[in-house]
Amino acid sequence: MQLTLLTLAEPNRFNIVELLRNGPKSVGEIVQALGISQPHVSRHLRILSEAGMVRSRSKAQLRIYSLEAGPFQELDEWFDSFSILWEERLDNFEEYMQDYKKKEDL
Amino acid sequence: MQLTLLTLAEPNRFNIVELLRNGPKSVGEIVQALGISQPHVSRHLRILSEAGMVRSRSKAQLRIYSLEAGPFQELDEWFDSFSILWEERLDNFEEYMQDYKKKEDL
DNA sequence: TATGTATATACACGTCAATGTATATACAAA
DNA sequence: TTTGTATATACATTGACGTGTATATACATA
Repeated sequence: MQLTLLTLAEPNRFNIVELLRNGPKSVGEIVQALGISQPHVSRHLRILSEAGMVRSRSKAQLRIYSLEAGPFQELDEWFDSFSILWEERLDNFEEYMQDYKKKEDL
Repeated sequence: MQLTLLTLAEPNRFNIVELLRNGPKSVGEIVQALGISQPHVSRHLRILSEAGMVRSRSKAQLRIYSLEAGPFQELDEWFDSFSILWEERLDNFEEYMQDYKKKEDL
């Protein structure tokens, strides 16, 4: 989870992920879409791959990259666990203050 | 979104966020829970605050920090948009290859 | 086999951000 | 008003990471 966040925090990798959400792409297509150098795209793809977020398949000289579900699903569930924040507009501040006063009374 | 990811990618801040999910905490309580120095906790809290992920309220010398929903909701929705990956176990590789062949035929 | 195309790796460099440490501020209580 | 407690800020240092660039590898085709 930590690794997924770290990997996504880099803007170019974030853009690659958003691009691949629309379907698989070859390295060359990604280079064109992002406008950064091919070696950098390959390097970012390697990092994404090591984080388990993409996989690649070979077709002749082409490498077709696509997203892997696991890390995305994991983070989706993690963020779901915060949904109480907006569903109940709750931060428990009042509750905290009451606990605090109780401790003071002891 | 970019900023939220960058902010969460730092392990100590990630831990602070997980801690605050259980409810508001004072700086001192966070220091105790994480076992890192107080200046560092304050600095990480400042970064979280500038990212709009936490707010603080004063009670005497205490600063009580709690989570803010916005950034979490935003990222939750972003990750939801990838749910097609695991709900359909789909990466569209076959589709890509067929498109590729069509282009070759031209 | 020679040439072109697609992709990956290696390496040196610069930058930014986390850390350690000292100190400042704010408030309370004696 | 002095002392203690809680928190914030300042600053120097170090290490990790993204970048630029050169080069290697893999494959196809002529």
